[in-house]
Amino acid sequence: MAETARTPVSRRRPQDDPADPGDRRSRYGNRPTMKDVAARAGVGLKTVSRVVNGEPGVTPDTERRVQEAIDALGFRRNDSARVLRKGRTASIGLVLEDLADPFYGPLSRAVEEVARAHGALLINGSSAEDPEREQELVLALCARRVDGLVVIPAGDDHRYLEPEIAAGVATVFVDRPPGHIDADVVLTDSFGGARDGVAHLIAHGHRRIGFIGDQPRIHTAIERLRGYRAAMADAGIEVDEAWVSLGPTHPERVARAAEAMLAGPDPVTAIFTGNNRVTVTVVRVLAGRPRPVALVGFDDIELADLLSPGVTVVAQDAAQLGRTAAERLFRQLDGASGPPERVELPTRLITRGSGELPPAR
Amino acid sequence: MAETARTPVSRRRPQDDPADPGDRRSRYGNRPTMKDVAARAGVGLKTVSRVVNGEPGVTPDTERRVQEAIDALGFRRNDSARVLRKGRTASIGLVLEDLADPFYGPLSRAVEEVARAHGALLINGSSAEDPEREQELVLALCARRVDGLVVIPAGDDHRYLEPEIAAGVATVFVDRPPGHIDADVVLTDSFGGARDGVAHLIAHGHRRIGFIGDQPRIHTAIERLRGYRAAMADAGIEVDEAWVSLGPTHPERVARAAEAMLAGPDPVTAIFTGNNRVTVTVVRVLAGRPRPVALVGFDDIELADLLSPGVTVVAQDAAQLGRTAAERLFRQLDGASGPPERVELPTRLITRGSGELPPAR
DNA sequence: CTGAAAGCGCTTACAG
DNA sequence: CTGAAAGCGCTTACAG
Repeated sequence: MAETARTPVSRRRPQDDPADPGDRRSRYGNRPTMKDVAARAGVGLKTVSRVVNGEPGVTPDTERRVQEAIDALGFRRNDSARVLRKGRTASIGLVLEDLADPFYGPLSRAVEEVARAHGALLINGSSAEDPEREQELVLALCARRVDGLVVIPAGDDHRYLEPEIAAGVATVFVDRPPGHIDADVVLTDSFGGARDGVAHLIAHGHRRIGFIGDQPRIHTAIERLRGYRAAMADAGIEVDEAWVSLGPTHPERVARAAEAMLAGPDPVTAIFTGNNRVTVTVVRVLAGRPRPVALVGFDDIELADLLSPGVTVVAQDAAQLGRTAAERLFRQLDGASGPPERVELPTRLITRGSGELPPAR
Repeated sequence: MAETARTPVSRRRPQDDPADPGDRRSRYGNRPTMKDVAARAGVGLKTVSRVVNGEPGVTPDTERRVQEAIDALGFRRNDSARVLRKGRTASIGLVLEDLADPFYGPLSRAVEEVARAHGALLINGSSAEDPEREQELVLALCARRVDGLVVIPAGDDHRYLEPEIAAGVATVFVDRPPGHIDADVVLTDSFGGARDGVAHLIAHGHRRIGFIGDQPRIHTAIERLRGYRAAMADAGIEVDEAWVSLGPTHPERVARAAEAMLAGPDPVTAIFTGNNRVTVTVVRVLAGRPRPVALVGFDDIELADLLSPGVTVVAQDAAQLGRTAAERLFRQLDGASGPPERVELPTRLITRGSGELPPAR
């Protein structure tokens, strides 16, 4: 990569070193190696290694000489080589759906903080909700020999991970369970959260309640729909299937679904939305309507309290989800044994007004 | 890491292979290597390498035998070893302020997409606005020998990067320029954006306009303040220093600053906020006040259009920022030469109501 | 306290 | 078309 050194910064490799063997042409833009440091300091390779890694058993004088050579050459240990010998890469992979989705920001950050506390770096990637891309990304991370994986699955068959897990790659799934394999998983109680949210609407007098959720192949979408149906059943309300809509969460589809439920002679008087993206779109749809429609959304959204009415939500703690998963991962790496566990985090109903609107007449 | 293989998944390494030399005890949970594949297929190491990498010059029959051995052993190439030999790691580092900040989500995703198009993985980390942590993270990435770095700097002195850049690590700074070194940088036109936003408030009759921004050691905070002063000067308005407040962007500090400007006999009639976090807090403060106060914020925020009034903003394109930076990075890696460049992306004023309020009497 | 040799799992450069 | 040898930059295991 020497050809990219387009800066005026001068090369650190001194030309005037008589100890310079002169036969090094590494690919790393001529970076000095431990061998170079050893030659310049007049010591063995292992002594340099000791100094670089702060191992004991080096006289202060020798250490000083080595340190001087390190500084003079601008040496920085190649962790990529170190990793090959040591076996652990001190890095973990995080595969999620979309780095740009605000739901995953706090989750990523939480995973990062735990990784940092364990001295590991985070390699991050988006599956874009594409099972093939998920697999491609996960296997690329395995090829890099990450110590562990935190995966928010897009696909529903993770048997491709079996050899990797057997080979020792610690793995924790988050937000959705893996398919066809047994592994640690950290979830939000989607069923319970949705049931509570819908029950809240029923308690405020609603009976014709719509549900708009994500695609049916996504676990959380199904679970939240189950929660919706359970709450309706508990109240003895028969669900008209015209009130239920699952599908992609892009604004056009969601807006169409909402409009459909609100049209006709017998429109819904309330809507339960299955995630943050759906909620945002439905809020927009409802803002353009004269008659108030009650709304409870799964996931909290920024500024929800400042809208009129404020948006009542079933909040999940994305950061806690990430933290819990990452901590389980490092517990696996620290040698914890036992069967895979399933952790379910509770949700929290936050009432702000939209969920407490009475049914329109 | 064999101790973490707690799943019922069976080991892929067959025990019945007579070609098995039996003396391999790798640290990678006994992962098969090319050597193992070669032994099983009865071919040389180089032939395995050819098949794995899709190189030409292998008879279909040999290829088939090798492929069978690969499948039987569950071999996956160790890219970590490959990297050591090849020189390029096909990974880039992205150091930003906070993965959880919604501003950085689209930026990260855009960098990731460009990296993906170039076959590279993304290693991601938050500096938490701490210069030491930024340096620690950047140098850890250099030790891993990432091919390049995209850095949103927290610190103001990046001379520590000189040896790395000289050694060939491609580097692009984003959102804020580096300190004391010359390198590619992609910025938003903070000065122009702020000037336009403040001029918009002046055009709507305001003269007593507050400015609440980030800490003064942050480049964008200073630039936006400069834009504010320029707009005021252009209109012949003398700035009362009580209208200006720079500091940390946590809600308490920002709310206090806003309250102070709005108190007293001669309060400001409009506020210009320096970034998304400041805007969110000021919207909250203003929502609790009887008299309308005009507001223009730097950075767009979700649902801004649904508040009453809608929040007028000076929007920057975070995704475009990330894309531009990553593309420059890969152009460097592809051997582009020339002096470092500074790219400045324009902002866009989006009027939604809050910025068009007249001064309160 | 110090260092030479072997090896991590690949690719490179070369010879058959 | 195929493969043995050397080497990437470190650490490990061992001997002085």
